[in-house]
Amino acid sequence: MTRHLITSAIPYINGIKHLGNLVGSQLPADLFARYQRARGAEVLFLCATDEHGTPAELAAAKAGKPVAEYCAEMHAVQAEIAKGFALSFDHFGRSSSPQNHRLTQHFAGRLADAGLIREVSEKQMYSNADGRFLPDRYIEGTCPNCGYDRARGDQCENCTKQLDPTDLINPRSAISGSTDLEVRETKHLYLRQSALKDQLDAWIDSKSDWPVLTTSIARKWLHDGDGLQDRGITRDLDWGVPVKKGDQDWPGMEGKVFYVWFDAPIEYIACAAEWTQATGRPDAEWERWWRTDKGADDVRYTQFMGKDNVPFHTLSFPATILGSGEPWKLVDYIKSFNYLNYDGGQFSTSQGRGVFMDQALSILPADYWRWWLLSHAPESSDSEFTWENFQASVNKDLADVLGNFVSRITKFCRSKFGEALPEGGAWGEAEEKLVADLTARIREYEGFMDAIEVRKSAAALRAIWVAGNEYLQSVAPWTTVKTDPDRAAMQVRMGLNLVRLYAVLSAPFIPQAAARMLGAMNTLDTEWPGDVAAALQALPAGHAFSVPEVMFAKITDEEREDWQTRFAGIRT
RNA sequence: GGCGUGGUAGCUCAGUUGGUGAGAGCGCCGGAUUCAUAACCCGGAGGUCGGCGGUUCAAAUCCGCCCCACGCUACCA
Repeated sequence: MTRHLITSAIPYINGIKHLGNLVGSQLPADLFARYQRARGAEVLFLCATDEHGTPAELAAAKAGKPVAEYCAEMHAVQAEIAKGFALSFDHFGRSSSPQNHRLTQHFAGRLADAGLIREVSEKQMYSNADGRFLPDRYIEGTCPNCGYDRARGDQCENCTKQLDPTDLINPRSAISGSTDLEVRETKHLYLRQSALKDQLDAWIDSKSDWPVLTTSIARKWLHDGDGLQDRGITRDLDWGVPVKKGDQDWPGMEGKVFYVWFDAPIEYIACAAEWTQATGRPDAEWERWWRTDKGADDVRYTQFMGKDNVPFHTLSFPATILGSGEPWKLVDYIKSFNYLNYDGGQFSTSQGRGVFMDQALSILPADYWRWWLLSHAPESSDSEFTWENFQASVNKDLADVLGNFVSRITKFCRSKFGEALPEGGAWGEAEEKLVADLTARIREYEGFMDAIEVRKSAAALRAIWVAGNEYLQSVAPWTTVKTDPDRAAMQVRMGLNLVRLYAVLSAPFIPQAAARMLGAMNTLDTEWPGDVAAALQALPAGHAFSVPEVMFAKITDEEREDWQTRFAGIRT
């Protein structure tokens, strides 16, 4: 049996994520995880919150809370929202977990032993008023190039010139506004990625089946300019994993923590350890997913992320793994996504622009969002969310094509035969043709799902729904019933079995609706249709069912206009 | 500036290594139907495949140049 390790890029802790974040990582990862489980594979699907770094500290300060407390609360909030979207994580961990502390320190120790860490002494801006070092972007001042007075220390947003914080005229802290800044000398650890460049390059070259978006970004970083650069993996912060060499102190690194991008991917591993602890399993259970010397050899590991995360997953994290010299599982496939835009602009967490996950759930069931987002996933290029498109797609696909199919067949059966599958009749040409047609379409759907072609999978699934409507239309049981009730009974049985089949096939996309369909069909049989003819006879004559409430209420023009207005501005 | 990704019907997008008259869904128009959430089903109109030039018997598909959009450019994550 295939074993699938699946991770979604871990969302940052400082607030609720928007739909663009969701569609780029957690949602497609969930689609794949649910599909693989449905196919009978053993799946471990992990996600977590990414909790370290300056933005978390600042968000906590703004909320007037200790950072640990803030993160714990936000983790609970994000976990609840994930549940609302029916994201089926086996564990939703935290990068601040003790497991991640230990593993991060362990990896750093191994890398140091391998000679892949070097110490660099550098100058950084220190704010006396804030009592902290400031990352470049948290220093503001006047651009020496264009005179823009809110240029950031890394780049001027007005003229796009790249800057060094010391270039700024009248620099000030973006946090407090204080101008009491000074340049201080500080020591940091750098991961010698450059030493692993050839190894990484060859590894990327071997991944000819990866999305171009993934490999092109990786190659750019490998080959651009002077090639892959070493990367600082420590920071002068309080909140994070204390710098240690394994369980030993690291002289000269007192009071420093690892850089969030060093410890965040390691959380993928630590999260598995959190999972075993949380579920009372022995350590060997997570090691058989992550250690190739302990059973992970036959694991297929797939990562999901937005394109901004690709460099860290294709280069930095693999450098950590390879550099450790230990038999950790490397990723087998990286599925990356472009951005989802919102009504002509970008979704923006910092600017509060767009629809956020909690807001989305407050106006419509998760399945509406899941279906639209997945069927419009930004795979080949950035895509755009508009309320008109959302309304039209959801109404047509979910309400008209799928929901109405369930409605018409269940109601017709109830009115002519009662609430149980009617007896009589035998399959004829139309049914054989339907089976052949569906078999081809289901095999196509499986192919797309296996390849993680999200939009194509959605289109294939939709075509399967349409086939049911075509069948009903062509055999017309409402006509047959007048002259040949046995034949009509057989046609209705077919229609009701289609409802169960659709529930099974659609569950990865719309799990809540699928559960309702199975409930209405009064069955727990979710077996994947290897043999379509058999699957369409799973519910026998005499099997009781019920007519479900409207599966998908349509989005009205009034609602759409209301939401359009309500979400046009900036979230406060 | 450099790099990357896109620019195919009104909209959202498919189009492996160049090869039968350029496709799908939505929208629109028409027809059929009445079981159903004014739903479903059938048919139709609609495109000089961003522009120019080149290679070729043959290019949306390869090459060059240009235009446009978006992204990245390495200590925000």
